[in-house]
Amino acid sequence: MEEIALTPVSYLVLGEVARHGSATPYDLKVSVAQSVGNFWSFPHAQLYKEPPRLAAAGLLREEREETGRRRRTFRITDDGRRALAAWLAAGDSGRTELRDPGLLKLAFSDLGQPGDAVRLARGQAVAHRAQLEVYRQLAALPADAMPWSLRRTLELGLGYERIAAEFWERLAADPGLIRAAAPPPDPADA
Amino acid sequence: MEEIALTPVSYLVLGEVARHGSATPYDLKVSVAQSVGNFWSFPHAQLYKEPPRLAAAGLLREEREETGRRRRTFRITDDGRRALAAWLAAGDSGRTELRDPGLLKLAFSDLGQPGDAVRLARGQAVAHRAQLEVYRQLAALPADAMPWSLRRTLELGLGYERIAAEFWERLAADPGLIRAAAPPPDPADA
DNA sequence: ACTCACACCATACGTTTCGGACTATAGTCG
DNA sequence: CGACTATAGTCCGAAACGTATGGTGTGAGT
Repeated sequence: MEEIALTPVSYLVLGEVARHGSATPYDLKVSVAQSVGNFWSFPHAQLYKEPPRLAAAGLLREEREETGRRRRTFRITDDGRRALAAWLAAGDSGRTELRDPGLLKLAFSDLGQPGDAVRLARGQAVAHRAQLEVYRQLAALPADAMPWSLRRTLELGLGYERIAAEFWERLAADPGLIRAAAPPPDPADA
Repeated sequence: MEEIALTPVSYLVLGEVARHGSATPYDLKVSVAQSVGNFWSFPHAQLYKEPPRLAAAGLLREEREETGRRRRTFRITDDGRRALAAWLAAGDSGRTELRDPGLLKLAFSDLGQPGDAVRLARGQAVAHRAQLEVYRQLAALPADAMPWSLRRTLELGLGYERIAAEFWERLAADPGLIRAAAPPPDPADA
């Protein structure tokens, strides 16, 4: 029963296991991909590493098939439930992190050709429309397909994507929003 | 002149140096913190590691003070400008990554006490209002305080924060959006 | 003029994460 | 039955993380 530090992914796993009663890492991978994975990105390999780690700390219980694929199935323990409840009850929540390559590129678009920004905007508009559609499909599912809490997050996701799609479309359509390249205020230089 | 892989942070540094003509890592740290850092998070130590790396690849030129703090000042080279231009011209842009601890917690709120979600929502509302205000201050700066491209990104940031603030406020105010805790193996749901 | 305190600036470093390549097992279809 | 595809799981070197920590300039107070 080791002491371990619990990261957001730890709670994600605890929560997901608690919700489904039991889960294999692959189950997690699949279910996370279209729910909570949309606003907490991380490599799927984590879902194979984290549960055994939580099991070692006594927060999950592990059962392993003795045959074939030797799947590992995890269930939450009372300690795990307590840890999850404590996290949920804590008001804080840490700083949110965003990494949007499109926005990054846009930020420096003044250093490129005017056409660059337009092309970027068109691409981003398509991408965000697509994601918006994904969310729409999920939101169209019957009420009992997901817990209310997950549906709420979906609503914010929908809001984000709608704003983003409109933003990039406006940018792609209105040349006035994109100006000519401005050379850096630097005379002597390589 | 080594071959190196260029990451988003590489372009961020190239762009920032190109824009200002020259910069020390600290200059970058300060200017990034209130501009592009808002949608591309990373630890500031990177800004001390990346420029020398780019210099080794011939994309930046380094000058170091011989005295006192021995500050390193970087300027972009023609190769650097070419690399930056190529990146700006490329339509793609990589997958956007989001890590929002608040949204993560909300997603699992059905496993906690009803009060948890309300408390969370209140905290998030305050945090997003604050960030919204930061953006508003930046947006109120005179037109020549930042390039048009950066202003555009600010507008999307403003949009995101407004949506988020409204979302969390609605959640905090309307108990109907938050239901009682639902035990996992329960098929009946509202 | 001195010095003390604080803000500014810079980097080192142990730990964790990244992310993709790779392997293995199960199911399916001709 | 054999070949192909989808499912499921693992590995590992490279890169990023993020904080602790230690210099350096400056100016306020005496």
